[in-house]
Amino acid sequence: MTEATRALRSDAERTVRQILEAAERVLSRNPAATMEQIAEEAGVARTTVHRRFASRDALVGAMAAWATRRFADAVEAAHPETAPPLVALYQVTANVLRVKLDWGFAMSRALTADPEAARVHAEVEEKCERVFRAAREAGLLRADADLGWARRVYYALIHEAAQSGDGDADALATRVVDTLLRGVGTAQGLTAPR
Amino acid sequence: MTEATRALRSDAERTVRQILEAAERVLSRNPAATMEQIAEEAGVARTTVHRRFASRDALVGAMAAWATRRFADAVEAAHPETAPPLVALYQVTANVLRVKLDWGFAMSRALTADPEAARVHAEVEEKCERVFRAAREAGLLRADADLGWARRVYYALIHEAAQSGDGDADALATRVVDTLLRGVGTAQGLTAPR
DNA sequence: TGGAGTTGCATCATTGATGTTGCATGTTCT
DNA sequence: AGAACATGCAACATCAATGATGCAACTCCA
Repeated sequence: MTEATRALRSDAERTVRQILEAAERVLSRNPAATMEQIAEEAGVARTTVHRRFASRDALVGAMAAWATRRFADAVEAAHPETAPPLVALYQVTANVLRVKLDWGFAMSRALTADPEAARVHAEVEEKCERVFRAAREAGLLRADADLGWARRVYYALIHEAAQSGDGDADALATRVVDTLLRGVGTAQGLTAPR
Repeated sequence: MTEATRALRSDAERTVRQILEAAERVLSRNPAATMEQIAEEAGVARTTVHRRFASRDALVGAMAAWATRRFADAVEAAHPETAPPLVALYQVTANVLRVKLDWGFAMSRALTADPEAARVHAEVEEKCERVFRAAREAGLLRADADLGWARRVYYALIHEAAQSGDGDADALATRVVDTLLRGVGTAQGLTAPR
């Protein structure tokens, strides 16, 4: 590769990045936004977007792939396999929130029919599953907890925290984990544990 | 009104109902579904849908209006103003779930720029707010609970329960309220209450 | 300076969804 | 049977988004 092509490719990649980020901003507000609006937000012509991404699907696919990679990295950086369950839970939450705050739309579309993305997601899901199992065995979750439901609730709480958007990732993670484990009640006046 | 027109109007309303229900089924699976697909599901021609609803927006608006009415009725039937907070919470949850299981898409679109729907929703939101305040004063929620966050979590749990779809509305409501108040953890190994 | 590569702009073709209309065919009640 | 209305069908018009292309202008580096 010549110096020239390297520099040019760098320019091109910068443009691609700008488009991806613009698309995230626009589509997170309006998932049905047009290519024109995305191009405008990115500060480029619509034709440029089409030169970089063969189709709308290709663009969304690239966004999903990018977000999936950052997502997987965020989970891995928390060392969910080796850290104690509570620590892992907190760190994963904070790291994932950091990604989700910036790539919410892309992550919501990351479950499309892309083989690689599906593989990565399955892998992460597996890790999440293990953390929850470990948490239950460590007595962090109730012994009779439905892990499927717990995971759904966990995802939903992360989603809500990312939407509310007030506070940094660490504060939000604290709130998410606290709510997940303790709820918002005092546990008075309730039926005895099942 | 003549007998004839009454009978005909009854037929027409039956068709309208079929279209609304078909639209809910189709759009809940694919929000971008075409009028053609909706008509097919309803067992009518596409032109018939257009005769009944001037535009796609009008159709979605009618779905939202219908769901909003059922939603408001469901909340009211739980007597949230007079029942004890925990009872109110449970009854409202179960009743709303019953509606949401059938009209999930329509309810998700019920916050559009329709003046009447907006008014009804604001009213319900107000009631929800009051129930949560009463719950906190009754010691059901923690004294330092963030009511805004609690309400978001509550909505999210209802949504998840409706999506998971296993079990009847009562079982799901039990799960939702239990999770909302106690979370899924044992409260061991956590930091002391703030 | 010259070449390689990229972008913006204008333009066009295609496509799929939406919405409309006329007409023949039922259906229901009187 | 006849009136009133609804429906299916076919055809049409419209429209917006998508995607493609040719060309001039620009940037960057050798």
